[in-house]
Amino acid sequence: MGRTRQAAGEAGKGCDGYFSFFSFLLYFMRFLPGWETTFRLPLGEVLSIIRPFHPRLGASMTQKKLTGAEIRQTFIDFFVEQKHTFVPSASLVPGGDSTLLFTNAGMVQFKDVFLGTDKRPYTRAVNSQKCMRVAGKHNDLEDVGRDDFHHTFFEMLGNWSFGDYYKKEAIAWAWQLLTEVWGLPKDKLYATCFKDEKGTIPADEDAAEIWKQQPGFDPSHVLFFGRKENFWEMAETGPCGPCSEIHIDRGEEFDNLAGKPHRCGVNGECTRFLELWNNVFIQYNRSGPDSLEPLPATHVDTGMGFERIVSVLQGVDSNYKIDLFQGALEAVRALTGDSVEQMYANFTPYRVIADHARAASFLIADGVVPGNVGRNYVCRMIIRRAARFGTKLGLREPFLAKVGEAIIAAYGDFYPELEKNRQPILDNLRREEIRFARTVESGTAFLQGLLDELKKSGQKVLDGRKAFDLYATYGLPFEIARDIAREEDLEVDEAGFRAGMEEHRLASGGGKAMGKLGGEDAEFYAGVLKGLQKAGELGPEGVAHNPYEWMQVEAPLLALAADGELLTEVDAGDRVEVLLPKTGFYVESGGQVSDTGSIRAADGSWEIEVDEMRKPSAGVIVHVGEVVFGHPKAGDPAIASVDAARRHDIMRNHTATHLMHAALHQVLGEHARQAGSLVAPDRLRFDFNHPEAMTPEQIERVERLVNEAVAADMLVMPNLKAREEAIAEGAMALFGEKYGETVRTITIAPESETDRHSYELCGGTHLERTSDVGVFLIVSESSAAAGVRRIEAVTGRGAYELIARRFKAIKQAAAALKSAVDEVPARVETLQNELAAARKQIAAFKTELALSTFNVQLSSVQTVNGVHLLVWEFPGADKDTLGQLADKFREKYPQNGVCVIGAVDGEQVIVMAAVTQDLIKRGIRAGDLAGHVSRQLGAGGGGAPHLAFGGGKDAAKLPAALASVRSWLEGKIK
RNA sequence: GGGGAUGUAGCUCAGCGGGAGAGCAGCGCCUUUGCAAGGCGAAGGCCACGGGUUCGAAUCCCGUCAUCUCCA
Repeated sequence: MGRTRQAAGEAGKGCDGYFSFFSFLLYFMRFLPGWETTFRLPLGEVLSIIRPFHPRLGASMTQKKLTGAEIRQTFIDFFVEQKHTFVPSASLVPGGDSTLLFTNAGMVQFKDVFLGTDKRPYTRAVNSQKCMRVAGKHNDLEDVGRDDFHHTFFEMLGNWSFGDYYKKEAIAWAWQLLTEVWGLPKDKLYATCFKDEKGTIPADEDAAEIWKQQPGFDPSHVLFFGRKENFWEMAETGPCGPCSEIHIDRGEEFDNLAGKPHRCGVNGECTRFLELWNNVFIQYNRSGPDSLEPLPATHVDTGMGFERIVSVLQGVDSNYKIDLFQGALEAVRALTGDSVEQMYANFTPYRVIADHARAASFLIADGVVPGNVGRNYVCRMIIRRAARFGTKLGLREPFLAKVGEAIIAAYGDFYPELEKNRQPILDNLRREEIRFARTVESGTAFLQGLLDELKKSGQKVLDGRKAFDLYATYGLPFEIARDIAREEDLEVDEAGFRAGMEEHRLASGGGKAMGKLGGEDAEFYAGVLKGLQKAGELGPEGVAHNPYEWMQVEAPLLALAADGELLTEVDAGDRVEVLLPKTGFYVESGGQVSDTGSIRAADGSWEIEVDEMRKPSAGVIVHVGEVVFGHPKAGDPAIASVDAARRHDIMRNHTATHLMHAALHQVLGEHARQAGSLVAPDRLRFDFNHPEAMTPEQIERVERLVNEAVAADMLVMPNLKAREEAIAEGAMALFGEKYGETVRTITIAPESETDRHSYELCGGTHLERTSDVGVFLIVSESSAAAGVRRIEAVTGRGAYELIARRFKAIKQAAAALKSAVDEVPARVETLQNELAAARKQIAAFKTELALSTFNVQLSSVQTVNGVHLLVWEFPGADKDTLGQLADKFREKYPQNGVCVIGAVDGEQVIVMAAVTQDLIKRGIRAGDLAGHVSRQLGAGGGGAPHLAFGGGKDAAKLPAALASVRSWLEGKIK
């Protein structure tokens, strides 16, 4: 436990903490006999005693206290000493689990171990897991920061037993760590155990008994609770069991409901009693609502909220007052100029900002950048909410990057991904704040319009639905809308807003984005595997798999199955799942698609075409396909062959993907990390983080760099090594991927591994030399999500096809242009310019011609009751020309003029009517006139009073229609 | 995945069934000038793309794409 007892002389480093050893001492003194009567102080006074020793208030601090980092480390060290393997925190993005938005508990990365579909080289594990809880009944984003205990992001300390130790050890260690290592007072700790209120599941007397045996444990502190508190289930079915929680009584001064009637006790309502640690004992498998079966192997899964235990050990009344948050809070305080007292008096915005800046920093470090879908959207909302609370503190300029710096400083040592991604974190925070400011600005403009209308109508309350529309459409949050309204002495109807939100939620809920859950037949195949292992047909590792070397294997059909049933024989046309003792077929992983191929009888009597590969359970790989001919029977000797040409195309695309990843880093920077990948035979698709569209030059450079790497004929070398080692060497690991302890790395290098061109963790199949890629061509660069760009590219055969097709097109173009291929672009440009000029000229000529003809026509103007009337049919005139003629007419007859011109342009008949301003006042409108004429042509017409158009398809009726203008006018003038 | 909004001159936008506009920037000329500026003029547009409705679509309808935004 050397780390916990740091020498006084080293206290300088400890100064980033908030509370001194003195406060630590004070806290525990409270548990001493007689404390309550002799030295009882409310928290505020305790703080005032402590404050002189606060490092930032100037007092020298020479004494030692336990920092958050040290608490985390003592936990890990303690269990490592008990032969646990330290497993680093998994990414916040759960690998291979589409049902989960974020890793939300320590056991997420071990879920498959409990389910039996994954195996680990260790049976005891300890870690501190990064978790996010942003939605659900326990945590609504809007509530985080309003109290002292909720977080979006938090750490979960945990120790695990996979079929190894059980209750006895787990409880003893928990007790030892809490009381001996961390020194918590034994008489203040309580343990809860399970007792079924329905009486159908046996009570956990074992755990209760073990608790009573712990040294110094008060036997009366064992309490029993029912299913809600003390029975843990992963899902409707699957592993489950009773759990035992450890609670602490912090004393009356932590009772936030003191004086009010409430349930004050373990699992009560106030904050005096806190749950510290949950130990889950997995001993059953639930196969239905009423059926529990004992598991052959029992497991332990524990979880202790890190921030909470730190707050208890540091003796503070808020998770946000632990040392790890102080840097972030200070960063905000430096900007607002608040004193510590002022900050505590208005703590909510500070808490929100500290929490959200931390969550966003960790998210971005794990590749979740602000965006408008899925996880990225959550990241955006968190940043925007922090920014919103910043404005409550008067912070107008982007400020979160400063808080992010503090977070990186506090957590970077234990979570190196923060330090490694410093720049992307700070950039993304800042960029998102700016983006938010922009949407708020435009939303505010719309809101102002609504408020002005409201004031005009003399009302005081803005319709909540309108406010919601503003939110849904322009992203203007309710609170901001309300604040702005209040500045003008107006209100926003909140109930209406909520109603609008609810409607919107229902309207949007229709499209479920749930992937298929999978795992339905996990149990079936686990059973099949066990049977085959028992019969000696499969080894302990299950199906042997080597997609790197075995393009063709000879083996008997171990099992045939369909719809979760074993079959002995199948017929042509049947869809069937085939289990072989070994296979070289690649199973989709890391973006590379599964292999296809065939399984044939050794004697040629039947064949199955394989089009899908599955891994339903640990150690089981099945080929899925259709029987082409014959009657395959279980046990038949067979030959399984991967479609080699297709596989080769895939390998070209996979190696090219690595080369492109490296080229993107070179051209765009380190932030351009993989965010998704598809490696198919005909193309590759690669998503990566990048805030803006690539320029054509950048795309060209990437393409060129990849082709240069291809031409350099570099070696592609796979290697197996320990994950830690590979990562320490700088191998690129991907987020959302699950890696075992031993990983496969792919090095692309000219000669030796020391001069690497590319180095990634990758389980995919690759070429031996880069030159085998052939040609690499980028087909498109587009947006996949905000902040994520997508490149599609082709190689080898696909690239040849593309080149051939493009080349043919350009040759045809060159031939048509009667120019050399290289001169096509220049030639096209010249032609375009010439065409534009010619068009302009033609238009000018047409107008000129029309005007000169029209000039002649102007002499034939009739006079109807003193009004100048020109009715004319002008073949071939278009609309533009007619408009100009109208101008010409009004130039000549600025008053008392009516002009109607009909034109036949192809099949189209156009009628234009123009009237001078003075006649409009007398009720003669061009629109009416155009309508009158057009109706006779079987169509409508209309327009402005001074100029209108109409038309029709029947040219033969035009003369008669035009002739009717005179009488129409006579009727109007009277 | 679903709902809403927006794509018009280099930029910011107006127009929202009848002849494509404004401000700013850029260009030319003029005036003025310590700096700033002012005046005049010309240029600049497949009104995102593809269908449809209509005599007529930037404008209405449908689809596609892109951007913004909300809900999952």
